[in-house]
Amino acid sequence: MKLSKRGEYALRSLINLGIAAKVGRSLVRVTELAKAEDLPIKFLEQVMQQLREAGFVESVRGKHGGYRLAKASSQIHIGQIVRLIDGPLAPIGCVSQTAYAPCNCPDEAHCGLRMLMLDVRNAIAAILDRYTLADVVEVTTRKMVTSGRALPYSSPAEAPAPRSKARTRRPHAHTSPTEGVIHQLLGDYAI
Amino acid sequence: MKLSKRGEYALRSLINLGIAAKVGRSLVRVTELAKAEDLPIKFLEQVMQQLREAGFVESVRGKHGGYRLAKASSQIHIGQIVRLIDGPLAPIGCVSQTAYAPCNCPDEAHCGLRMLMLDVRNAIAAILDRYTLADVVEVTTRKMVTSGRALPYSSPAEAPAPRSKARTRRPHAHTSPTEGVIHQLLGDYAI
DNA sequence: CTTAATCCCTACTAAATCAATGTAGATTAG
DNA sequence: CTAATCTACATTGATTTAGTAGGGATTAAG
Repeated sequence: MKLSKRGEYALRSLINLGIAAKVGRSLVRVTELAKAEDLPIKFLEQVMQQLREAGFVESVRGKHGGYRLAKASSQIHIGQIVRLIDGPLAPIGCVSQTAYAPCNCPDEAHCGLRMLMLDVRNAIAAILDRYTLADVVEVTTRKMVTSGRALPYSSPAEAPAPRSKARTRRPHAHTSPTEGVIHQLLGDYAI
Repeated sequence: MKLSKRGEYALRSLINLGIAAKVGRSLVRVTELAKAEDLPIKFLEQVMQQLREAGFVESVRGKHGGYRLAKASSQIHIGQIVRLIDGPLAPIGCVSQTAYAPCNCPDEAHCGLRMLMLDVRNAIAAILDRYTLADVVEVTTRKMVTSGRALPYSSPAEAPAPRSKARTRRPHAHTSPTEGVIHQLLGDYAI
């Protein structure tokens, strides 16, 4: 049930771009993104292209160029990214909602394996399609703040200082069927 | 988040062996298993070897040989099989319970991605480690019975006729955090 | 004892995927 | 003009996947 390196790098970079956006930094270079997570630059360049072509990030070329999110991080669902990079969430094609393919079992209706894998698919999708980049960024930055470390991408020049940002997220109060770590952390208002 | 063909074949074959066991058939040949699901024989032989070496099935050699489950199907958890064939359930190594490997992120404690993937891992494991081969067999055979089709492996010679088998499964009453299709079907007592 | 059916074992391979790397071009700021 | 940056495309090496091939060992039955 692996996430590819490509997918991991994409998500890590998007999280970094999300932090940058939150902190008022308008552009981040690939080299910065690569250094921040220790990723191979040329490989990451490819990944960023893919994210740009899919409309998740936009770029500015030339000197002082870089990447930024193309939409609000709350509009980018993790499932979208994983599907883009790694394909369907479903363990087998015959339970995929976005890329169904019949399996070779004689009769899908009697296939217990299929039903089990449908449950798995739904469990995965329930998480990855529920949470957004904003959620992951929130958890990451909150953790950083509580442990007293400065957020990266504190804009050196052009930033209007991160205004303390009135709560924008829905509260995740009793809204969740899958109550995992992320849910707990987002619910924890005592920063 | 793919399950490999190898893994799929292993599970399909185990389900067939589970049905065979339930129906009183003591041995099933690889060729039968392959034909039942239309799988490549020689490839399936390899898979069966792997299942045997891991102790999930046992074999009888020679003419009239074949395979059977090495333990009760209720003692075989799906997660065990998937881990055996396809490796850890976790999408990334740093959230694996059975094969942890550090990721290259600077600090795991501040890694929102890691927490999200931990939730995914837990969601997958909650299903695959909860349900057993017996559950999947139960769902499969029940579906077959309700739609009036005969169960395969009706033993031609050596079987003592499937006694109607007093309910052996725990009822899955309010025991489940992940209530998916399988849970619903197992809870449905009106066969 | 011979034969046929079966599992057991090892090796091989073709194709796909993964994870990069390399080279050169286009664009922009200064 | 030059340096910094994204863009595009080609190539590569390693690994994994999904098989195929060929025989060897064991057993039942005649």
